[in-house]
Amino acid sequence: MPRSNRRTGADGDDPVNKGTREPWGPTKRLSSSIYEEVRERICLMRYPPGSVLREVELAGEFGVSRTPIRQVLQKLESEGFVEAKNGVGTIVTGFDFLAMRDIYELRLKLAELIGQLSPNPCLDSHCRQMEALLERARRIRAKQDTEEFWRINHERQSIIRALIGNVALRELYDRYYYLTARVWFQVVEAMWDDQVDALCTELNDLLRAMRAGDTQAVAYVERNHLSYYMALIGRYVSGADRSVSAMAKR
Amino acid sequence: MPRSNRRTGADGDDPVNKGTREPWGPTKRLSSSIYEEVRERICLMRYPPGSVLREVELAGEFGVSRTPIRQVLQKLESEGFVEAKNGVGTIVTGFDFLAMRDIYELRLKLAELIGQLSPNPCLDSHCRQMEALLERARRIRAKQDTEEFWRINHERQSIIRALIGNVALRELYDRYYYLTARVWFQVVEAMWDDQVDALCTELNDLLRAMRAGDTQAVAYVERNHLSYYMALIGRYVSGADRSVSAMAKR
DNA sequence: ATTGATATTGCTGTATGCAGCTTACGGAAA
DNA sequence: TTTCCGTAAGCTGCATACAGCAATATCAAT
Repeated sequence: MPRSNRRTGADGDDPVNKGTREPWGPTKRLSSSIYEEVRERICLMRYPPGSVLREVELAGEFGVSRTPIRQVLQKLESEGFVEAKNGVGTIVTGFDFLAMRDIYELRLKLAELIGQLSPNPCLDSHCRQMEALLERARRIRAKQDTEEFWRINHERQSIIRALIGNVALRELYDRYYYLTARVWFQVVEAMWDDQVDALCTELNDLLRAMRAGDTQAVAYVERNHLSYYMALIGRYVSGADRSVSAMAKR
Repeated sequence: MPRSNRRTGADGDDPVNKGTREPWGPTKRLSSSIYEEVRERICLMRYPPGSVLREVELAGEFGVSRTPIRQVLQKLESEGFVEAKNGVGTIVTGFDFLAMRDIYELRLKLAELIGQLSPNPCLDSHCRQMEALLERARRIRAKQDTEEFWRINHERQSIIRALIGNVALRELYDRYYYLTARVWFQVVEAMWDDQVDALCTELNDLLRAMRAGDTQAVAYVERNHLSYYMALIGRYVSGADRSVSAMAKR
């Protein structure tokens, strides 16, 4: 009975392979896909801060045992997304506002460094991608498609990442992007129109800088928009509680 | 028989609790101590690049099962110290010189940020610690006590860490310290006297800056010495192979 | 003697059982 | 009605058994 244990769970609605259906190679590290999926759920606030992630539950959903799930959760814990408590569960961290400000301040400086530490040149392909992105961004103003907003931002981040020559800096920039995504995401839902405008402006500025082939300019555009978001979040949060930790739903 | 399984292995020479013997609280996350121990062994080149870390071996040595060991190794892998290959083993990464240069360049910039992102004030206690450190550093010139050198540097790093107000920056600064420690450590063994002199100079400069209560000055001292080390490593490595990956022992 | 396929060994990746910890619920006493 | 305590349930942390993969050794064929 316990043989052929590979994916004995719910195969039909496996959320990892929905749509893409990658070949996965041989056994391409089972947990990495699950990791990205769970991280995205946290960033998109489908798992709001304070909610409990149960290992058996996730294991059943993804059709694997607890072991790869634990791997995922431990990685998420080391990156600061969740916190595992013995006997209780693995709890999605609520973002402390002060910690977020620290991260944003650091991100500002890191953004400046993009143009300083061996930046990669802006290629035409990048420009074309950015153009397509801008087009898509202009189209979502009417209908509040938060998922599409998220995807566009993902790709923007992906393009920027390609311009970062310093490997360490690239990794950092990505990591903090995901770490702060939640806070910013919450703001987006609160003020949709403004955020779409801001996104279009950002993409437009980026496009201009990239067409000029000036990676340093790209870096400063990023810096300035991060600064804008930081101020926005500061104003947004100061009205409500400083900490959104209590936003659990259980 | 399998009951009372808590630490049934080699209790006598448990390398984690040698010396310190912390109370450990209730069951304070078994793997964290093992993590630090293994990381230190990698940094001190007791596990040279290319050497294979076997899970059962480590499990036996620390008196636990493979599960916590795997936890440790996965964390080390995510930080770039090792690389797990299915069917082969977990291999200590050899430091790619280019990657190291990227990290050092980034560290230079991060060091500057120490003084800019809400630095903590230099307290008298810090100065006194630093004085003691300088005293110890002056005493090791005669006998080549590499371990003591390492401990002194650890504590220097610990003091600097306390001056970093930005939580995210503090974490980063620590992480990259350990990540680059190996390269630098190798240089130390090659040119002992010079390195002791450099360390004394660094501690002295730090002490002066701290006595002045100027955290920004501390930051710049750190930056400059990192720059010095970077140039040194560049010169040292350029003579030999650019990559020390092949330095395995199997 | 050399080369090719094959068996064997040892490792990591995964699944699962057990123990301890935490919390919640329910009943008894004040 | 309220408070307190004991018990039960559920979760994570750890141990262990199993399956798959990679490398090496072995043996046969040329």
